[in-house]
Amino acid sequence: MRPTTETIQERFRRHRVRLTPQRAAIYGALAGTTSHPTADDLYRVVKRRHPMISRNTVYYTLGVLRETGLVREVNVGHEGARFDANMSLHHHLICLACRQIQDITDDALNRLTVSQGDFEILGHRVEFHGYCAKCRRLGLAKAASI
Amino acid sequence: MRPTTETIQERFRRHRVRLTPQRAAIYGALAGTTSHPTADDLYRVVKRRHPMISRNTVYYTLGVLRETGLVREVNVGHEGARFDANMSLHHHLICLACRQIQDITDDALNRLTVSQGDFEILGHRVEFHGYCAKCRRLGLAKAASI
DNA sequence: ATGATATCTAGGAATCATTCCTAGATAGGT
DNA sequence: ACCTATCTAGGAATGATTCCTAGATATCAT
Repeated sequence: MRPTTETIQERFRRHRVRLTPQRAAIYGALAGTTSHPTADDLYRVVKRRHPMISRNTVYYTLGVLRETGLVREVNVGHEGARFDANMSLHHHLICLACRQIQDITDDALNRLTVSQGDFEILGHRVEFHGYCAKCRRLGLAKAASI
Repeated sequence: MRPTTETIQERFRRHRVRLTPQRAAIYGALAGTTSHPTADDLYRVVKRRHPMISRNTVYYTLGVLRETGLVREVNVGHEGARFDANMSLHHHLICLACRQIQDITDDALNRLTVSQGDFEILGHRVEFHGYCAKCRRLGLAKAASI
């Protein structure tokens, strides 16, 4: 088992991704939240410590991290891409009102399959949608769909 | 059971959507394919019989049809929206190489649930990804992810 | 440590899908 | 046939993302 104390340095080296202060900040910000931020959310967070960073660097870095398997993208309809540094197999629960995304860990969902002849299936995603507790309390349970 | 011979006129009337020649053409083109076209795909098809139609009309119409439950959007990553006039409960199989989307009808998938405390779940979507027979034959099974 | 170089960063311009705005046209109820 | 709310076409605007480029820098070989 991999030690849970793996540093960002070690993780980047393992994935053969060049480490820069900007990249550490971007990845660190993403890995430190479960809120599935957009590229622009991350840009605004990282900008606090790296005032000169450009959006381009954030987009480029997220692209590199995605290609090397350090992060993945999550969709909410066709809204801007949202990112997730949690690479373990899991699924999502999306609030139709506030667009919050919650993680779902559920073995039954992870094991889903279908038989589809000559289509080679490599993976799947399940997303549930509805209204979170907060939005229900606030009476927002009537907004758009996905 | 609803007769299978329902006309576009009847269907639009039932959903209280004003029927115009452009709308009939857009909806007809979408209902007549299982290829999950983009708005621009539909624009190009409809333009053959309605040379003056604007993209705006296609986008606006698809928005109206979506809001009234006559069509729905399907996502492939964050690529442009794709549309589906098949409103029956079903899921999708997406080719990572050619981006083809196949429908899956499977009761077990339709019945999926998770218990998530105070989140009110209203629906879910399952998408499988992999490589279709054609792309496997062509050796394209190595392209991007979703 | 040093240097070489492939890769990264910042910034601005460009792109692309989609939405906004508006004036003239039209579907559908009366 | 008429009225009017709604639709259409076209062009401008937007917003997320990508492209381009010159200067900076991480990493590797020495």
